Amino acid sequence: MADPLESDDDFLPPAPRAGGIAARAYASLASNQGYLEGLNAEQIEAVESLDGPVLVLAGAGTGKTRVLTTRIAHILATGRARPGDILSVTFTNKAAREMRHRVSNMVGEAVEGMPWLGTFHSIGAKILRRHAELADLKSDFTILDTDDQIRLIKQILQAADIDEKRWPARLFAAIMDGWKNRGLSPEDVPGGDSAGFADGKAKQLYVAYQARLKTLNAADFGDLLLENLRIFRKEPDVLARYQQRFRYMLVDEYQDTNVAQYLWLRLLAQRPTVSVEHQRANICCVGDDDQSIYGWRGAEVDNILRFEKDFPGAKVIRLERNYRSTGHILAAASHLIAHNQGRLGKTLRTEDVPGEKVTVTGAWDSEEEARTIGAEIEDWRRQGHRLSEIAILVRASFQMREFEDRFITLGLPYRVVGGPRFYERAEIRDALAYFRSVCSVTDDLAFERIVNVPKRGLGDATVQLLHDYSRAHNTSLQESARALIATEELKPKPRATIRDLIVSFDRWRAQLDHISHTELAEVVLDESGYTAMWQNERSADAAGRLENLKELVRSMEGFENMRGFLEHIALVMDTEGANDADSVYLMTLHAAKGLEFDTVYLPGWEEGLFPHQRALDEQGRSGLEEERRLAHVGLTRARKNARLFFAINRRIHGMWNSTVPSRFLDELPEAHVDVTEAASGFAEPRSRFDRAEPFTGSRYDTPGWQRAQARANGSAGRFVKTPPTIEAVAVRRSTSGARLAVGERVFHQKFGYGQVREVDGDKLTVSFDKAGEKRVVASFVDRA
DNA sequence: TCAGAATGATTTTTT
DNA sequence: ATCATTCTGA
Repeated sequence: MADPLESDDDFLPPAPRAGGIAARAYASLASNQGYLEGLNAEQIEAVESLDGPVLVLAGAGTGKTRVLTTRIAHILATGRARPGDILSVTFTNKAAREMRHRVSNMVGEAVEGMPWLGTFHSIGAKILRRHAELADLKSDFTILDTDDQIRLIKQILQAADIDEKRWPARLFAAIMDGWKNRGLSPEDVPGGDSAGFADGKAKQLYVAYQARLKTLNAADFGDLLLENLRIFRKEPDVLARYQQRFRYMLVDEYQDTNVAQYLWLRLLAQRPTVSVEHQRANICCVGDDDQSIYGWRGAEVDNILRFEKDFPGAKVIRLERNYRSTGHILAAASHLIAHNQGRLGKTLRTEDVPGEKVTVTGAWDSEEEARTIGAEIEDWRRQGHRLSEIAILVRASFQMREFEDRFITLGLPYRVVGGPRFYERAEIRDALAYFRSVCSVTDDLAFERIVNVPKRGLGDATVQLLHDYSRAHNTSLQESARALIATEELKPKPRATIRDLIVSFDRWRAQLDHISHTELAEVVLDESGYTAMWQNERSADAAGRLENLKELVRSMEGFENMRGFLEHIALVMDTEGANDADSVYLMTLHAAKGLEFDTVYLPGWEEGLFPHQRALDEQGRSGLEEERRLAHVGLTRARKNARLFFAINRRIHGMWNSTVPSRFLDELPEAHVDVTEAASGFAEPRSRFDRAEPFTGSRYDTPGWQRAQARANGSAGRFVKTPPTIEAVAVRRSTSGARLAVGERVFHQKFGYGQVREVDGDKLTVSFDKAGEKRVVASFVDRA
């Protein structure tokens, strides 16, 4: 077999060719002179510092993407490298797409030839496919997504006779993910790390899982990088080729890299050559330590903090000029983030007008919060503002619900960003499983998924039989099925059903090369009865699911054939659905990174929710700092208006709890913040929590901060049971500790009058005259 | 084998 | 409260 490196077009010798891509790019740029125009001095420096390692610390809104794309254009324009010599990695497909788009705008068609611009995973997959045999895989290995992974783990756990109740597959998936994120192959896992799961069996389970992946000819997301690392270490020749190939490396969002990604980059950036000019890699990492918000999934802020040590002689360039937000917003964000220790330190500044102050508004409860924000947005709309310039950024997705409810009643169009991904939906995954089963007889996970979808009467017993046969004969499930229908092993009914199914698959497979893949997709979905299954389902979302299936088939059009479609789908299948309608954005703070809006609403700034209790409990100070960075990200999304909210009462898991305003509110600079009232005149006397609003600047002696401290030091209980606070005392009025008894008449601020039905510690079940039966906290009702 | 009942968990999310 | 998953009985 030919050496995959040599046999590939991307690895042509790097000699410049007249009329080649680089030359064309250069010509296009020369005529389109001045791609540096409009950049400030630091940005230009970042673009032009091509030799040796460079770290660009790019604060929010400082033109980070612009620098990256211009830098690529500059490398091409100066003829330093051809598009195929540049490695350019991002985290998300969206970012990669954006970058590709912007570079091609700058350079013309030339970037069509940038084969190494992509996500860590897509590039890892590309490299792994070239050297699959070095990882005991075939080059057409399947990429398992989380869903497949979990199902596979369940099988492994079952085989190892491990109680899934006590040791959930999800937990093991997370543990293994953690290892892979840290670049640990089974043999590297420290013994101690194994202890936390299934009585120390974790490590051997990891071994079993990896072995199973190999037999399935599959890799999970973590493997895409981990196997790269193994190959690079095992085969210095292979590594050396890539090191030579990637003359220039660019990394986006460097603060989000995990250990595996870091090691991957470091290996590729190593320059073992003796020649001085080649000793330092031309690697340019762009990031912002203040926007590192993915520590919980393995990102190592340390990577960026350590950059200068890792790459001696690295040039560090700070982009501090913010082009997005007005003065007050920027000041508030900067002041807030300054409370973090362990940062590289940047001072964002703007030449923009001061603009509107950041506002903080207290609401009685989360419903009032939603009502107020809804009303305000209606105002914006009435004033002629576009809804798509408004975003609501929440800490946790459960907060979205109330906003959705409110928007539906108001008739305000909104769109949720993030949420369940298109390809994660059951109907899409089912359809894909069908396609995978057609294309690959050996894709057991796919076959198993749809063998009884729609219901065919093939239950666990039958599937188990197939599995047993597969194990005994070392065959795939489909092959086993084929063998078993020739025997008497199966009862007549399932036997006939399986035979029909196998016949169908044979028929579809025969059509693979004869009809278009989109046609085949429709045929498969129809003849399998899958479409009919949803048509017969009367539930509300059935129509939407059918619509999704159509969308899926439509999205296949852009691919050569079914296999080509499937190969890409695991890595790059996100829907940027055409959303033309002018609508309010609703998303989590995490999903908002990298976006910007004129007006940003930030509800739920309460202790326990934001900062989230769990981040505090599990990560301590670093957890708090990450939450603060999240707050910083939220604020810096806003161009003109940032509106913060907190609610005194919030329902958590169906129960009303009192809350304490977030310590982050106390950390805002008073001079840049206005405290306002909830605008949705729900007649609650405002005085009650006026006093609860201690905006005395960013000192650490404010009541709110002390409360927060007291809480942090005290009980580990989450949300509930705050020590008596000023506003809570004010709110409680007359109950003053007296225990309520069943049958008493009570009054609740929110639900009105009612009768106590049950007492359970500090929780009451009250039958309210108007609102019906509710569980409430005792301190929130008064004796009527 | 399947539907309905009980059980349990519930931050953030990409690939 | 709500949702998803697992269990149990027909």
